[in-house]
Amino acid sequence: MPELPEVQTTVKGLTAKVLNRTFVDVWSDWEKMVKKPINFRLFRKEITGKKINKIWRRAKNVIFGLSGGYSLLIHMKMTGHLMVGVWNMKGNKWLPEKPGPLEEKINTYLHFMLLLDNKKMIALSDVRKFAKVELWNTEELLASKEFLALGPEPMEKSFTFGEFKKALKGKMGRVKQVIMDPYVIAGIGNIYSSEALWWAKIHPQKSVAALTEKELKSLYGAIKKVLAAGIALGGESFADYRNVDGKKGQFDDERRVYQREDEKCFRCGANIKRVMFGGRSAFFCPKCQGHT
DNA sequence: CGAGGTACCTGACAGC
DNA sequence: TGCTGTCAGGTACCTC
Repeated sequence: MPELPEVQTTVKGLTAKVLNRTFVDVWSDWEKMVKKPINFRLFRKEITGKKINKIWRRAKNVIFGLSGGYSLLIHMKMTGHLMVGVWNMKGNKWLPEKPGPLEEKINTYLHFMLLLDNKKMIALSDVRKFAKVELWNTEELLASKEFLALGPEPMEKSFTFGEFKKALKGKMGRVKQVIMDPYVIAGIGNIYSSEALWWAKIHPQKSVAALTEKELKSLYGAIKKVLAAGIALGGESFADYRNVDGKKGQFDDERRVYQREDEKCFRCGANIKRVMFGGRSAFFCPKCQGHT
């Protein structure tokens, strides 16, 4: 799934392309991805005619601020990606705005489309159909329990070292799991957590409570560093993620550990290892990332 | 309460 | 070939 840099790249692309447009219709062949309001028919009725005033991100959610005090929230989960294209109503296909070769089989997995008033569309492609779409009253969204409970945004200026320590304070668990929890810090997933821990030279299974002040400082810097690199490079596309033009992000070559099992550590030459815990894989260098 | 497992889906790939 | 098992960028919900 897209993590913070991929979602940020998506928001940037959407802002450039669809700000101030109005929704004229919506299509889906997997209507249950719309969780709010209670059914797709009602969603269709309510979204039609709403204008896009703002597009922003909170944690890994893409949020469209709409006219009439509404907000459209889309979470792309593991394999979703949003793209802007032109209408092709014969078969509900995504077509890029500018014709050209795209290696994708995007349309096989196109399950949701928002049609705009300029003959363009926002298309959601999602192999695993985990993505969710919700239309909220904006005030209710901002006041909702799950929204308020989200952790701080690591790329905000307000996310100081002090705020970072505050977020981790009292947490038990292993450091990788803790920093991936969206209710501790927003936006960090399986790739960027492994990458940040490599830069900080911290073992992913080390207890977060056992981190020294020096390690905390390193980790704080490393999180900002890898997320900034991800944003600068338009995200990573090791698997399904694509930007709004259907193209790949460029972070893949920056990976130091993620999906590099048995390859050499770029720092010390040891073989990168993979361990499973918390239901996820962690990649790390057993030699230079200390101990658990 | 926190930790851990499972559910939601489909596809790619390894091994037999 | 075709089966089975594992894994894949996330998170919500359940049980212990």
